[in-house]
Amino acid sequence: MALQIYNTLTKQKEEFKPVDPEKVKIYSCGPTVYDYFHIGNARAFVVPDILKRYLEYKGYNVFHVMNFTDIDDKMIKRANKEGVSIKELADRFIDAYFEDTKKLNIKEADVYPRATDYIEDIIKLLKRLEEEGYAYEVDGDIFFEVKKFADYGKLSNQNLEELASGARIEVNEQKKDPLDFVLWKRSKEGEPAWDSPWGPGRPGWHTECSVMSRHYLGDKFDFHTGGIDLAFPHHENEIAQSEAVNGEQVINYWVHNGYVNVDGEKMSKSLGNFFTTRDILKDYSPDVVRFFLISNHYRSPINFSDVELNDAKKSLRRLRNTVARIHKLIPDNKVEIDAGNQKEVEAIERAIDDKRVKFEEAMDDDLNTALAIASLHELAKKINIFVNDSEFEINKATVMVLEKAYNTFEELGSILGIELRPELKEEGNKLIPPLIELLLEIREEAREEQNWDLADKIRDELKELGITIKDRPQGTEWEIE
RNA sequence: GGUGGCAUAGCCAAGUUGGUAAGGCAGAGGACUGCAAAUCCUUUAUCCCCCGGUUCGAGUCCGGGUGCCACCUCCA
Repeated sequence: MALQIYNTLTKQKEEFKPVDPEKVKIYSCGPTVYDYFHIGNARAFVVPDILKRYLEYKGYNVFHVMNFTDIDDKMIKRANKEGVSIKELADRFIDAYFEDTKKLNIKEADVYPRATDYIEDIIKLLKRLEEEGYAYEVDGDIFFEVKKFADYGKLSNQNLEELASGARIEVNEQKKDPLDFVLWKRSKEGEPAWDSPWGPGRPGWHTECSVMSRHYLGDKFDFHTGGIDLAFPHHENEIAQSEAVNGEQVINYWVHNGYVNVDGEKMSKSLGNFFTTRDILKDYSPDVVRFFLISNHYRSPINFSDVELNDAKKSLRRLRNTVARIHKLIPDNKVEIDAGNQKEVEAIERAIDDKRVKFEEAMDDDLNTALAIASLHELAKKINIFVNDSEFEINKATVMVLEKAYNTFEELGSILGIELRPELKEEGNKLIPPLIELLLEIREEAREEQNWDLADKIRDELKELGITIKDRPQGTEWEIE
């Protein structure tokens, strides 16, 4: 099966056909590095990560570019406020970006170009646009003349009259048309500036993506990703710039993710209802946050709330429990016992194959991670029932099928970027485990003497310290957190 | 005003080309337990916002409503 992906440009799901089968090229709009990114931004980083992982699973080589916007109004404002240079500000939040995305298990892109490293190329692009009549200069500012680009509006499905009638943009007397957008801004007092044929200034927002994507990915490439709010005007303008000089379509598939909402409304900095990923990670583990982000379809809005985070946490825990259970059942040494009931083993083996197929079909259908996760839950249930059976025993056949299940969970989980295998916990302090064991021994003696007060006191107080006691038929287990 | 999207059980949510409602959370019942916790199993929508239509058959297509969200300004 081939991947079907929804293309904002055509407003329908399309079969993915790479420009170059040897290398799939993806460009993602990255962060403006003036602050920590919020959970809504995080979604825009996780979505291309899932796309990339799934393409790699299907055998493609992927080349992924993500930009850092390190010059714009917000950067200038923030740098001035903090009394640092733009460069210092950018460096700081780029470092933070890598720290946080690493926790979220987001694979690194192949390159992370910064806008300020491409000023010369941007100027070249603008000169060309000017030469070919798409851009005009007014007093040191350069504007793109939207009317000159016939296809303007094709991504967001707007025509110029309708855009103009609903426009809330402030009327700039210098523009020929209110819809024209700025390509180059003349510098004002105290603002960073680069020399250009039109005098000192800085690039407009949309130019960098046209220039940097072309630099790394060429005239024609596969995917461009970003949040749906970027479709207009950012991506629309990017298309106008790129195609005006290129003459034909540059990007085949536009992939836009939905928002993260708060109380049903879009999370945004201006509304002030945002939560930085960094803060959320203080309360929830990164894999839970990631699992939350992929537990709905990527184009649907998702609501950010403690209830939903906790649902995600429990849902993930359920999968992990089963995988850990399988892990414990598989013996370290080779099993010599011959198989007993072959029939049930075969049924499980079939179920593993079926659920993998279901998982792939879900991912093929526009990266339906919600459905893919459901197939993992279904498999987990089958395995639980299988090993719960009183007839279940460890033998060659059952070990083989458990290993297959274990590897399947590991592999499919890694497509989602979720580690399902039990962690090989490295305890901070080597003294802690033996101390807990000691307490448990004392508790066990108390229980034998039916001294429930003491036994429960140990259990309850360990619980207060974050250590959970589980009395299993095989003995007592414990777990930190 | 234009454009895009959404409306499915208490909550979150998937529903491929129409064929008789995935999965998770919570709840209920059960297994396990000294009691718990944790875990596992079972169970939970005569019905998919409303009205009309096409069809042997519609959550799924068509027409008309209602409600919500988003974009058209920086925004992932």
